[in-house]
Amino acid sequence: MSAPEFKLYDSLSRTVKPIQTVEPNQLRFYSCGPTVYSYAHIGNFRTFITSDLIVRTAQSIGWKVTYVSNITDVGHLTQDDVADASGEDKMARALQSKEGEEFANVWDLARHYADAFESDWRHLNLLPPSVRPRATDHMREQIVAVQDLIEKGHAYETPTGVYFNVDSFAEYGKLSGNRDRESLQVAVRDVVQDDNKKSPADFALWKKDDKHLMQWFSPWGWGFPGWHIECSVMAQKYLGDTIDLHGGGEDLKFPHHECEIAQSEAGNGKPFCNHWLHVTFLQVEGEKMSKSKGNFYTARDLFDQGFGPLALRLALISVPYNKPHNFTLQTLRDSQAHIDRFTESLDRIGKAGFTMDDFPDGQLPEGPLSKLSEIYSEAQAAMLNDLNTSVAVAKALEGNKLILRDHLDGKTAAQAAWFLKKINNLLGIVYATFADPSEGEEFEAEPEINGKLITQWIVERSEAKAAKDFAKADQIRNDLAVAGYELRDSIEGTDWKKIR
RNA sequence: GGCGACGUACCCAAGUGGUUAAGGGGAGGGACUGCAAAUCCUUUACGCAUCGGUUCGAAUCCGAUCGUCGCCUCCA
Repeated sequence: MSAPEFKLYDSLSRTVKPIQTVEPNQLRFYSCGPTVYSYAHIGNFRTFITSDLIVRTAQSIGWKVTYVSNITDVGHLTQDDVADASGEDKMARALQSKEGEEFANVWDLARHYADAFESDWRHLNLLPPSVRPRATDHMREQIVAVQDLIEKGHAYETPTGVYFNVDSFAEYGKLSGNRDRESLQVAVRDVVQDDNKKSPADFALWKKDDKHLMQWFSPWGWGFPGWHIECSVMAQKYLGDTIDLHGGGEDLKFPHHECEIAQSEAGNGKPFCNHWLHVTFLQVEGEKMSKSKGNFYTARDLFDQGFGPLALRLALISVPYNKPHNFTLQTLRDSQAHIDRFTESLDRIGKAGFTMDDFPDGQLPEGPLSKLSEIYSEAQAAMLNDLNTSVAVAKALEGNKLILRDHLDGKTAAQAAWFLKKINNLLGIVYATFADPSEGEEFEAEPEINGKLITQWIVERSEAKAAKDFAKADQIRNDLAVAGYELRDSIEGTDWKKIR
């Protein structure tokens, strides 16, 4: 039996091809993280969940994964045509905004949003990265890398900073297709207009600015690093000169990743990365989501509306990462219903007295649930084929349907648990693994409606039913529904559930 | 201007040359229920934007046309 292939679209070669790791069964993966100047929105998480699914899929075929996902906590320019680097940067702007007033300085602001980000990350069942480096913790390495590029003739100093000489790297533009140097000057982020630059397309490696809110001392005086150098440096530090896979949002393809390639390959003469992944931007309710329009949801916005993190996660992966995805609240409601059905299965397994570990991996289910093994394999195969999450999710639901159909006696309950655990390891949509219950979602106290606890109402309704007073029983049920709680009758009694 | 994606049922969506076009939502019918809800069973595309072409055979390949959208600027 040949080793399974993990096929993924590669933005550089523009083909779907198997990931070829430098070391067999060992994936070195760098995924660009957020700049922490605000709460992360659901579009950010489409990208991070995609990275998470890559790690899970690779692990499912036995690969070891070194997964680096950084946090950018240095502000970078918002207006790249500002001649001097004293123009606003993202984090400084955030500090001056209404939300920013509560922070003493940019460092506090960065810490707050980074903590919030990591909390959202756990709630969304995202695997912890092997390393989560921060740009500010790697200032020395960045400065050394810039010096190195100067020594090798790929960078030069001007009165405003240090720039990468694009003409010294013939391959510049190979990822994005932006080969035309002249047209770059109008459309390039992080390009500073400076008459001393050798080419308008040259981008900043270091910006001189002794007024900047975050500044460090360098051989070129006080200032701060260019945006792209941090990723080149941290990728090399934690993953080596040549990495197997590098990913991020589609906006990062150019200039960010293009510049990373130039810096890294010019610096050490080795291929920087063998496989590039870019996640297509999310649409919301049929429209482009953007911060400037203000029509975006943060993850916590939706949690506050009562949607579970797993429902959000499922909604975000219901369409493959490289296809346009119009996120709607309807999709989110559908997803919540699916999650609730997984929860239903877990409850039944629990009631049958089983845990997730009662069926030894390595054995295959038999009897009424014997198809679960095949269904899992199909889900895994879909993921190995360029992360076809639509099919993988369909398989997960198909398996869950079989489970809900079964009476779950001892043997099948254990098999059902096996399937749900395998699916959760692959897709992370069945149950929460990382969220600390004490954090965020507080345990809900039993609700009180019209002065009585809900269980008291349930008892009263049962008594009314026993006395054939159905008008009263229905009245109670209606009142609770208006208050937002749904009743579920079963042989064991009546349960209640919050309506979303 | 450069690069790219998509057009499949009421809605989301799979499908990458070959049996009856996955799956989900919604809607209809049924079981259960005092009636509901939840759950289960069941029905729901003779057709895949349009027009040509290649082929024994195409939603799937090629060409043209129409339409929608994204990135390149803040943003993953």
